[in-house]
Amino acid sequence: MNYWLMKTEPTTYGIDDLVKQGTTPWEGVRNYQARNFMRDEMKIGDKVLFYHSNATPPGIVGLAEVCKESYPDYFAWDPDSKYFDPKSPKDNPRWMMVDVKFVEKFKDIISLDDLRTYPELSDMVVLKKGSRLSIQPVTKAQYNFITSQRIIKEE
DNA sequence: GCCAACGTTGGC
DNA sequence: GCCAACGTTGGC
Repeated sequence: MNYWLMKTEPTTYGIDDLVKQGTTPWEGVRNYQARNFMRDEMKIGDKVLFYHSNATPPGIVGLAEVCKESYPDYFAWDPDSKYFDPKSPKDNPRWMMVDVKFVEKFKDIISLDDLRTYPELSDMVVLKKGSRLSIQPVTKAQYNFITSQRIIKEE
């Protein structure tokens, strides 16, 4: 079992979109390191911290889970998609993705500023300066600590 | 294979 | 909107 943090811009695809859809392909990752995590390491049932970047404030807004293991990012084949990439042809796909499913939405965001206040999280990749990786490994301890801090949304 | 130029990410 | 950090591209 592995633990991850996955970034998304809420104006593009936020936690509320995942609430509505239930599951989604994680398309559009165009970074080799992030792709390798999806292709080589993400397994069904892996736990995901759902992170809003370019948001006010940025932070972790909920939980998700890997529900389909890696397969070609077919958005790369669609000339009308903003993720179209002619260097990723069908017979030799360069980009892979997984599907994730909604698990829960926090009542309150755990903001980036909040995360910084916990010594338990000082080694988190997302807190490192200049950390742009959109899919990051998280330790079990970090994951457990964060989930112990959260308040689950009451509907 | 080096590295300058360029493009993107993402907090602020 | 700025800009630091970082990844990618392409000329050589």
